[in-house]
Amino acid sequence: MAKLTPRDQDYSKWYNEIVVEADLAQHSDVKGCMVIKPYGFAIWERMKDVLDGMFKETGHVNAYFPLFIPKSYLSKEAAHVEGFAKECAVVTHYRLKNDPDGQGVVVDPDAKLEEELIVRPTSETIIWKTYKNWIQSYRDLPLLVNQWANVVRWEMRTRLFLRTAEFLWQEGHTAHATREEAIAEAEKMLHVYADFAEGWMAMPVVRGIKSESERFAGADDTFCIEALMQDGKALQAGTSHFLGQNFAKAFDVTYATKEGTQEHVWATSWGVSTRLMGALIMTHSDDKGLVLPPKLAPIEAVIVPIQKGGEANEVVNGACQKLHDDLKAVGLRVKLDDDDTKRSGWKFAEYELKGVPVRLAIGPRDAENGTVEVARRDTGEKAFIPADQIVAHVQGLLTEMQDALFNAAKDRMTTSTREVNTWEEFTAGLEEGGFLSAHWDGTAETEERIKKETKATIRCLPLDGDTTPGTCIRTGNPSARRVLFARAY
RNA sequence: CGGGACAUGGCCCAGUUGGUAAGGCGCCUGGUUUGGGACCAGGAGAUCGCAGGUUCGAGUCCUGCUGUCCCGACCA
Repeated sequence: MAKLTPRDQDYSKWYNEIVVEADLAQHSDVKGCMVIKPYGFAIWERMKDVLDGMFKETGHVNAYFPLFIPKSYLSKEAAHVEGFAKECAVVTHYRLKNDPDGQGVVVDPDAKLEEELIVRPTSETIIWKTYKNWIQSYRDLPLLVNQWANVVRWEMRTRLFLRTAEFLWQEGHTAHATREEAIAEAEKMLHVYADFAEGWMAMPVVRGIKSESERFAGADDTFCIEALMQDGKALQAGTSHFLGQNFAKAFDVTYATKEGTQEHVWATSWGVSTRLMGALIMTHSDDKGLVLPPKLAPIEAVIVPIQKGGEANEVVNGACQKLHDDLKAVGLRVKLDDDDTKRSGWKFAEYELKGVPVRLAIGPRDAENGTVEVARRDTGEKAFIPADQIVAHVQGLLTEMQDALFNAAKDRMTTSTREVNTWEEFTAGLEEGGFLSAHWDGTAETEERIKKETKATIRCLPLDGDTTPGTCIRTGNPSARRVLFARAY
């Protein structure tokens, strides 16, 4: 197993290598698409399970809508069309036939669809078309539905997890009687995402609102959580959209009020995707491999027996098995790796690469002394702990590591977030990376100009940001408040 | 979609003026080993990305295509 390229040498290369070497995912034979391998999928499943629970706690239910969307649906909402018309996979035929001139199959030209089907890039249109029939009365509201699905966006340049042509995500689609209620919903889900990112992924985020040009196509407002990766680049980790009445009007979804009038409903949609896997990797991992926050690690602790041959083997195996059973009994996700075809040194390196938070080793010496060697992944520290204290020790260690990872990432984000007041400070700050809090005159022209000149984009207008007026760093025009700039993934 | 590089067993890669593919990792068998990615011996595994062309002969030269990576454009 080759060593990973160090982060300070080539961060991008390090990322690509870690995804493959830690057995998270690989490129598939289909351009831009990935195979998520069992270990990577186990992490995604944990994220999914936790998020699904959070959605249900906030009153949402799951449903499933079709993969295919009739082409005409995508023409209904003007801004949505503009944003999504391109880069979609289109189904034009429904049958293959044997190639009359050779081997294999060809598309049967007689099987052309009357109306092409689009592989969903997002499901607003088909869901709102369906909601028209579900919503008649104020009694049907609010409608709080989520779906776990795959979507396809024909991206030109892809990277495993960060941007793939097909990806897994969840998309919540809600309908409300009032504007205020819909906005409250969009904000609520933003905070659910932020709580998940910080509490489970140990990844601090900035909560904010997108500028108009970065807004979702078809939304009146896009709320977002923005995270900062180790290389100083920002990553949009989740979005929650207030859709106004745009889709209700496009698909003619109205409800009867208590007073008997007909009103268009108000909408939100919100989503996070397998991109969170990329965020997780780039927030904590190091040159030895993945570092996982304990709460999301498929394996919280791994036990490695150290065999020296002879009769001691059985004693060691017995001690390891007991340790495994004790940890499992308190609900820990623990693995005993008693594969005797791999050496212990190989296993140590392997589990470090895979980011298992705690490694426990027992050899003949430990079996004799009644101790366990405990190594933590984040700091690499090792200690010998009496076997009768090990369960409590491991539980405490996992909690401590979860907090330590968050605090380290939080410190990094805090020190990498700086106020700049001049164009010189701004351009210099960009070279160092991180978030730059700066004044902007509020126009899309200036935003575009800054993006062209520096590749920096407005990540968001932070919800708790500085709202004292000032002057724009680029034009010197009046600015209502500071916004957060960064170069982003 | 533009500019560049690359494509050789599962993976990394050598291959000279064109002459029938070498090595490492991994895999299989046996043995010795085992407290930080073991060693020795033997073995299996390749229509050289695809399709044409030049040639007595193509991994090698030419054309087209496909894919991957890097730099742009794009990224809701």
